[in-house]
Amino acid sequence: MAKKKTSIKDIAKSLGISITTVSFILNGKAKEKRISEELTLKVEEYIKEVGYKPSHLAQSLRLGKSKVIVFMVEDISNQFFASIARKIEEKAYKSGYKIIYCSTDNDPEKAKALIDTFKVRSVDGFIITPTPALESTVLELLEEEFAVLLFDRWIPSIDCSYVVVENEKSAFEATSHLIQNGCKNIGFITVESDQIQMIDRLQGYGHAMESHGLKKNVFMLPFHNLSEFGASSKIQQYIQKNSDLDGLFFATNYLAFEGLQALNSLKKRIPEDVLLVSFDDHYFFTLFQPNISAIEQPIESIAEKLMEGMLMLLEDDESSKPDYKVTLPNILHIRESSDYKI
Amino acid sequence: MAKKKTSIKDIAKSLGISITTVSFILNGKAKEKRISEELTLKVEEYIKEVGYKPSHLAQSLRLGKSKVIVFMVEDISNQFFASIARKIEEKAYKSGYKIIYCSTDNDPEKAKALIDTFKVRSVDGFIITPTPALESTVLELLEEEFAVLLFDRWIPSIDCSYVVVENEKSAFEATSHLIQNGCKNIGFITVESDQIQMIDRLQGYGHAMESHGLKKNVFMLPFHNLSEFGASSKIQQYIQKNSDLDGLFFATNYLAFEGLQALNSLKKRIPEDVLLVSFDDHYFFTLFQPNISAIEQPIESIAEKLMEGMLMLLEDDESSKPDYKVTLPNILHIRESSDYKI
DNA sequence: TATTTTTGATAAATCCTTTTAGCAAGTTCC
DNA sequence: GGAACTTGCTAAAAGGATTTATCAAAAATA
Repeated sequence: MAKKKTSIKDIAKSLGISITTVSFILNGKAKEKRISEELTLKVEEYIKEVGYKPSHLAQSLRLGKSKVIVFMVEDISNQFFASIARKIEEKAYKSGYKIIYCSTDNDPEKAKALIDTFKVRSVDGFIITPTPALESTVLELLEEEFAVLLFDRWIPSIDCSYVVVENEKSAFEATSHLIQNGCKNIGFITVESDQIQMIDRLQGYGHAMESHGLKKNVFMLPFHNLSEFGASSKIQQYIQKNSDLDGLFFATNYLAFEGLQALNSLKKRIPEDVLLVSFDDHYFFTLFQPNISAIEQPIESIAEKLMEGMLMLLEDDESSKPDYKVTLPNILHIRESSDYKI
Repeated sequence: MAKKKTSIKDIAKSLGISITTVSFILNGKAKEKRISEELTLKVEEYIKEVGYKPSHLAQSLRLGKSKVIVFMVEDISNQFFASIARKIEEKAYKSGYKIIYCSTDNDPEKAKALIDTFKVRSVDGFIITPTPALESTVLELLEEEFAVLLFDRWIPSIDCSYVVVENEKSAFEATSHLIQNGCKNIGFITVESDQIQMIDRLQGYGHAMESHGLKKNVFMLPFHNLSEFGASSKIQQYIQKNSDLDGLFFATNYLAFEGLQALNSLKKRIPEDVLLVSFDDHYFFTLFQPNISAIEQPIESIAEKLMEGMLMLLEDDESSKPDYKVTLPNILHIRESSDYKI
C-alpha cells in the first residue's frame, strides 16, 4: 500500500539515462552542464508526470544544510513569544525554512539539553531567548559555526548577534510619564531576575526617579511559579504596606494582570487612586476599564529583524564575521483618559 | 575552524575496526551480534571520549523515519493553540520527537501547500486542525500512511483519528444555565463557518432553547478579519436592534472580547442588564469585573490525548488499522456572583 | 583426524542526492 | 591529416548511518 516514493534513480532508470543528468536538470544546471534541450524537456515533462519531489533528507545529508531553524523561547504559550512565532513562521516558510520551537522555562539545564539535541539534528540556525548561565553553550554554538541570533535579551559578555528593544529608554519614558502626571511615589513591581532586559527596565525606572529627585520603591517577586506563589496577594500586601503609592509600574504584563487583581481586591480605583503603566502591551489593556497604559514592543519589527538577521547569518559565506545587532524602539501607549489625570 | 563532526566511520578507523561493529555496539546489539565484551567496552569508552553523537539526518534517511511531527493549527499565536503547543512540545520531546509548527489561517490553499511541503520533508506525523475543503488532502496523507490526528474539529466524511471536545453538549449546558437564571431571550453570537465545532456549538444552543420553548436568536459575523471588520461595532448594532436581549452566548472567546467592548460602549451592565457566557475560557475572564462565565476546554487533557494518540499511530506496526477517536468533556465555569442573579 | 558448530567480526548494499572528474564522438583549426 | 576543442552525457565518490549476508578461525563433535 505504502506508495514508495519515486527517487531520482527511478527516473533515471525509467528514461534510460544517468542519475547525474537528471540531477543537473532538476537543479537548473542543464544549460551550464550542456544537457541538450531535447533531453531536458523530456526529463522535465516526465518529472511533472510522476510528480517527483526530491528528498530533503538526502539533500540535507549531502549538502550539510537542513533548512531548519530552532526557535527557542522561554515559553511558547506566552502571548508575546507566540505572536513572534507566528510572524517568524510566515517569513521563514517564504524562504524555504522550517521552524522547530521549544521552551526553556528559563531553565539553563533544559536549554542546554535542548541545544544539544538540536546540534545533532543538524539544524542550521538558532533564535534564542537565552536563559541565565548560557554563555558557554552559546559560545560553543558560535564556534561550531551555527547561525545564532539572540532576542528579547542578549548576553553582554559575548559577541553574538541579537535583536532587542530599548528597555531602559522606554522604562525611563513611562516612569517620566507617571511623574509628569503628578505621581510622587511610584512603585516598580518586577521579578527577581538577572536577565538583562529586566535589569534595564529597572534602571530606566531608577534613572527617571533619580532625575526628578524621587525615592525609588522596588518590589521584587520571586521568579518561579508566579501565580501559584500567590503573586496577586503578595502585591496586595505590598500595596497595603506602602499606602502612599500613587503610581505603579509593572515590569511585565503578567505582573500587571496580577496587580490589577490586587488593586481590585483593595478597591483601589484607577486612575483616581493610582496611575498604572506596564511593560509589554496586551489586547487586554484596551479592554479593561479603564484602559491601561502600556509599552508595546514592536512585534512585527522584531520578527522581521529576526528573520532578516537569521537569513543574513545563514547565507553568509563563512568568510566575513557576520554581525547583526539591532535595538528597536517601543511604543508607549498612554491610555488613561485625560479628564482623570491627577 | 568548523569542527568536523566525528562520524561512525572515523571511530571505526581510529580503532582499526569495522563500521558495522561500531554500529552494532551503538545500537545495543553487541550481545546479540556476538561482539566480545572486551571490544564493546573499548568502543563505548572511545565514543564517550570523543563525544560522538550519531547524525539524525543519516539515520532518518536510512530508516525512513524522521521523528518529526507537524503541528498545524489555524493560528499558532492564538492563546488556545499556543497553550496546546506548549504541552505537546513537552511530551513530544520526552519521546524523542521534534515539533515543527505552522499556521493555516484556515485557508485551504495554504494548508495544502504546507502539507505538500512537509510530505517531502519526510515528517512522520501530522496533528492538524483541518481547514474547510481538506478532505482529499487528508485522505492522501492517510493513503501514504502518514500518522494523522485531527483536533479541535474533525472531518465527518472520512475515517481519521481525532481528539475533540463535547461542543454540542457544553453549549447546551451553558445555554441551559442562562435559561435557569432567568434569561428568556438569549442571543448566540458566532461567525459564519462550516467548521464542525462551530456548527455543534450552535446546535447545542439551539436544542437548549427549543427544549425550553424559547426563540432562537443567532447573530453571525463574517469569518475573516474580525477586528478589522469592526466586529465590536457590528455586535453593538446587533444588541441595539435586539433591545430585549437578556443573555448572550459567545461562540468563542475572541467574540466575547469584542462583545465586552460593545456592551461597554452601550453602558450595559453585567449581570444586571445581561448575562454572559463564552466558549473557550480565558485568563482574562477571571480578571474582568465582573468575572465572565465560560466553557473551558481541557487543554492539558487535549494535549495529553494528542500525544498519546500520535505515538500510538506512529508506533503502530503497519499491521492494524489504528483508530484513535477521543471526545473530551469541557468544564463550565459559572462566575457571576450569585447575588447578582436575575 | 576430519567434520560440524560456534565465535567474533566485517564487506557491501542501501537510503537519496550532489558534484567532480572524465570519456567518447563530433568539430574546428592549421 | 592530426592536434585541440566542444558537445553531451555519465561513473563514481561522498555524506552518515543500518543491516544482511558472509567469512575465517577456533572450538566442539564424531
